[in-house]
Amino acid sequence: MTDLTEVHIVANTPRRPIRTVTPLKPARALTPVPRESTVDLITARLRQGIFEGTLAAGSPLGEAELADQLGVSRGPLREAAQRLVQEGLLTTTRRRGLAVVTMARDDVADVYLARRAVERTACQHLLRTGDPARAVKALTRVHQRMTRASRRRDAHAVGDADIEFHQALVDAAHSPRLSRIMSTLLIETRLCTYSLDRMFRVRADMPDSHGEIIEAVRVGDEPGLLSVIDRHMADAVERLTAPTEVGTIADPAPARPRPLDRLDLPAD
Amino acid sequence: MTDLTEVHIVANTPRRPIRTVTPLKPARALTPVPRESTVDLITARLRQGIFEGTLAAGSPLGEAELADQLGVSRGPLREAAQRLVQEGLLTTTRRRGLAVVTMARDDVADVYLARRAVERTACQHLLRTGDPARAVKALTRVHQRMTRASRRRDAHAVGDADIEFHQALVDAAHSPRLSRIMSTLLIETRLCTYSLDRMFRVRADMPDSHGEIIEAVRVGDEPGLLSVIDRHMADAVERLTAPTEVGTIADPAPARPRPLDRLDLPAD
DNA sequence: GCACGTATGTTTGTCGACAATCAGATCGTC
DNA sequence: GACGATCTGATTGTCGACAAACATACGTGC
Repeated sequence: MTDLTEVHIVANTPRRPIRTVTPLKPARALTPVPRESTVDLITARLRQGIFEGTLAAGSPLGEAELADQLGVSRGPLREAAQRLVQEGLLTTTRRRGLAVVTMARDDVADVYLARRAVERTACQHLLRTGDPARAVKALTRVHQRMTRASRRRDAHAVGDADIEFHQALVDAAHSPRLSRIMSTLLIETRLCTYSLDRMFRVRADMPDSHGEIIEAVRVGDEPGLLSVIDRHMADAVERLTAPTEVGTIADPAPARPRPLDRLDLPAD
Repeated sequence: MTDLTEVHIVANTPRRPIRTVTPLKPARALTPVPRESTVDLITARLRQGIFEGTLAAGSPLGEAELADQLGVSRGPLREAAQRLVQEGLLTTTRRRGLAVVTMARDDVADVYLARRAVERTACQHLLRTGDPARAVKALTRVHQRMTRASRRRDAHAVGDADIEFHQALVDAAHSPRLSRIMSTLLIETRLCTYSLDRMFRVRADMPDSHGEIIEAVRVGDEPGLLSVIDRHMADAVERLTAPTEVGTIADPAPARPRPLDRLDLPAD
């Protein structure tokens, strides 16, 4: 269980209550209670399913079956699906229903092009106006977890930590939009892995690159940081696109059998 | 009528049919027919309403009334609304319904931070791997239209052309993700104008900045292009945030009375 | 006069049902 | 035997309806 979905939910929560009046400025004594809607819950669950591979890349989804598994009606399910369509994780074709997107080679390059845009800007903004020391602390924690997972040869945990690392890097810039865009791009990154790199190879040199990022943030070396980011992205594209044979693009290898959990709705 | 919604629809259309098999490679003899769904149409119409200011920033929306205006039921309308929620243009609060987002000062800075990320990367990618000459042609066309509008003192047309210019700039990079992110950011830019700059000031120096961008693209001057972009963004943030008094943030000034048009649905 | 509790109207959230449409299977014809 | 037409089953798109919850207005007690 990764924390990514948590991040997502936070990012999609309305950023402030519907009235903008700020009546007395009570210095934020109490933060508003979250109160997620059902559509939020369904969306998070579907996103988690795509992220974990339970909903395999390219597989068509039946609305009735999904709604039944989640214990809701088709209405809210369809609304949640539209969110994911907008996010680019699902496609919907008229009279043909929903399907998880499949990533082709062009998409890999495009995802990493967008990630480069977001991560570079986030890093610049972090160094110039943020709190690098705090960021270093958070990043180091994820990095250690990643190193441990790598030592265990736990490919899936390494992948989770990798994604968590980059999300934390962008979150450190405290930009709601960059964070939100990043969370989508990271799920798409995961989809690239599912669609293309069916072996889940653990690269021994991957954690080192992250160490360089942390070090560059610590000393405030902006050019160095940006060039590490660039190299990191280029390496990832190389690794994902180069070794794959042409024919075996959409191999649904990592489909784990575990079904989707039911929603924890208030007892009806 | 701006062409932006057109761009939008294209960006949100599934990028390829649901089957990825490419049976015989017939060299794209026929492009697939668009066939937009009703949800697509409603989404585009709502987006257009937000973009034009018909749906004022911060105003709450009643589902029944909106559905009635558009001539559809509440179901498809709610699905379309969820797309815009995911896009960040609408908010939904439990049991309190939909509302158009309002942009505060922090949001202005954030929108332009994200725009800087996208536009810089798009420009780099255009110069390195794209077709700058073709881009110059398209950009010049929009630029001329903008100059004419500026000479007429037509503030709204200038704003439309401005947004079209930046969308064309990013589209020239041929990155589906950057284009899609950009289209959302541009509507948010428009919302910033509605929320903060109620005077719709036409800046005489704005077209010049665009001329510099075109020139930099033409000669392939990457550092110069990036610095023009940076300056352009910084100027915009300055212009939008500086002259506004603190208290008058959410003034719904530009609400034009024109109601939402009905959808052009096939006769039932 | 102010605060609290109560009642009511409106809106949202959710569900079930129906019709239109498409994919696959079956059958017939050349 | 292969190709085409037809049929059928299943699924999607859309709508209307119902119940729950909130906001507003009203009334009562102190």
